Amino acid sequence: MLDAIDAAILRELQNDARISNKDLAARVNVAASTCLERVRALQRRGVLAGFHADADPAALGRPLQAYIAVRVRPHNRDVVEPFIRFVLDLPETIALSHIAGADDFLVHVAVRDAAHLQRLLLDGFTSRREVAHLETQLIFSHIRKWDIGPM
Amino acid sequence: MLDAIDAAILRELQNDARISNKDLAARVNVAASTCLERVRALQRRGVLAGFHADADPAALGRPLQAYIAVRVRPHNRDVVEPFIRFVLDLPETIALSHIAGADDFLVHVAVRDAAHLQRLLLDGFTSRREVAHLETQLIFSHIRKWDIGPM
DNA sequence: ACCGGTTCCGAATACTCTTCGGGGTATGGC
DNA sequence: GCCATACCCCGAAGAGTATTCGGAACCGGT
Repeated sequence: MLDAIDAAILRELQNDARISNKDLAARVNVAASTCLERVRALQRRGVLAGFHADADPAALGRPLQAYIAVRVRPHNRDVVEPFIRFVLDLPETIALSHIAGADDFLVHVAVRDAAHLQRLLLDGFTSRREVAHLETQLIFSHIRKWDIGPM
Repeated sequence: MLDAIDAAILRELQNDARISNKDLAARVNVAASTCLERVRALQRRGVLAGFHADADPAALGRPLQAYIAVRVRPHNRDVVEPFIRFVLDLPETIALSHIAGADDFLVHVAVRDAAHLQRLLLDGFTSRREVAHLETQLIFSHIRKWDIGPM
């Protein structure tokens, strides 16, 4: 399903999405035209879902990150879907997970400082009727692995 | 610190890191040469930390994701640093957060299936002496916002 | 108005992307 | 063995893009 060349292409593009096709081809040892077609095939197949610049939240004035675990009651579609939309529309939100367990959602946010986080929690979350419980954990450091490979 | 053009460049590149410089320039209404220089300045300043292809874990045979909350005892440098290296070397790991609270780390993993997750937990984590407590939460869905802006 | 510093632009060259025809190579039928 | 099919790969070349650089425009201070 994914041969050695595809895996190498994936690795290189996860490492640097702006590498030129020519350089990419040289790195994985195929002709540029072949490489281009393989990249497009990976996109068509959905293996390559997109290419994104990685901006540093700290450099954008948001040096503090946190996870907010949220319990939403009642936990049904009519309540959950607007809540998801609300969270994704918050500029503070970086990522949102819908999870199984005591908590229902884990929201990853980046904020200016502790006061900003407090305002977000009080005005943004606890003021909503469906939010039954909140638990916030500060993030000291967050490391994302860019090169995830096939298993 | 970040004018409207920089913000627009950031937005476009977070949306599609492989856009050509010419198209990017057209979108943000500056000359191509200006645009190129601004992108490089953003990289120099560390605002643009990198460009990464986004691979779909499910398409790579890892449709199941989970958070693993870990308590590491004793929580000191000599124990924590090897643990971090261990987690980052796991092919299953997508991201690792060092957090404040009852738990010390939150590990985001993508695995093949429940059996794979179980093996990872038992053989990878609980077999390590410093791992004092584990709590695993399955992820139903994970949405990452690509366009984080300045505040 | 003048200066210094900065930012922006456009033209030109060097380089890259992309298409497409053609040629290998593996597979399976006979 | 021999052919047909399908697949993948390659190189050449025109179209398109990146990058550099000199000069123009702007801005704030005096």
